[in-house]
Amino acid sequence: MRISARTQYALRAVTELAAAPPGPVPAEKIATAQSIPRRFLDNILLQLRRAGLIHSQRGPEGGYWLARPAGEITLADVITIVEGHPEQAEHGGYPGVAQPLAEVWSMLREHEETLLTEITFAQIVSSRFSA
Amino acid sequence: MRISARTQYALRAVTELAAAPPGPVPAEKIATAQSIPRRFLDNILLQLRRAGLIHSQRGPEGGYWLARPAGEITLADVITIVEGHPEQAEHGGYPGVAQPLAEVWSMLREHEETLLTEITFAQIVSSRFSA
DNA sequence: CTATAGCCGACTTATTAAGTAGGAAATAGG
DNA sequence: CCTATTTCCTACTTAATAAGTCGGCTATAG
Repeated sequence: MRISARTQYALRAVTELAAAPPGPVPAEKIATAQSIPRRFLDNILLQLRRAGLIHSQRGPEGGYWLARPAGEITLADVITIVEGHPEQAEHGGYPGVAQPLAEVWSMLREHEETLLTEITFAQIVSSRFSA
Repeated sequence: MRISARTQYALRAVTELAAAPPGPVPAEKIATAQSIPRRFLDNILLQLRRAGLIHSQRGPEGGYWLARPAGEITLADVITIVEGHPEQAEHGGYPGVAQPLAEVWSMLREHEETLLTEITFAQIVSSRFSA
């Protein structure tokens, strides 16, 4: 279960947006609240905006906010944006007797995906997600 | 679900040993069967042997074999050897509202570990493992 | 005594992750 | 208009890890 710093930052940033009252939240505030390197965060927020997950407003009183209600954004949404899922990570086609191993990865991947697509940021901020 | 090449090679190598008839299997044979770079494989097998998972014999007619029956060696056994689990990957202590995220990683890690400690190489070679 | 095969540490290279730099372009308020 | 704020954007540098290589030594069966 490897999660890159970038991904964790992205999730934490979105959580901040989900927890904030309506209206734009400046990157600076998120960076401070979550101890994320400012410039790096810019970079990540930019990516999330381009993907249409969040909206933004420049200038004073500007900032970022969620494009959809927190209850309609899942952890998987964020993760797939920042990690990108272009190629189906070469886990298929093991030689000979090792072939069944591929099936195991498949099972793991599936469970992981299921869980991540079921948990929304509304649940995160209210600490309510099913076990 | 990131799995390093090293780890995959290790699992495939052990699978080969589990599937082979009793007696030493030379590294060369494993390398060929699984398309693993020979020198790299040496390296990995050495590590598995030092950990006591496999035994070895030098010289002609030498090779490697499992230290225990395939039914008593789990995928997790191999993985923990080649990846090492020294530090409990910093997933605790998220600031403020992001705290619940840690719980999610915990759930994922737990499920993953459970699955990997339940599947043995006997099951892999016979393609029988519970879903 | 020779061919086979494992043993071993150190070393090189490739890839990815993490974080930085330097500015340009909006926009709210005075 | 002018200024402070804040996002936007590309590219770059550096650090860490993974992947794989090298050279040579040691054991042992026949």
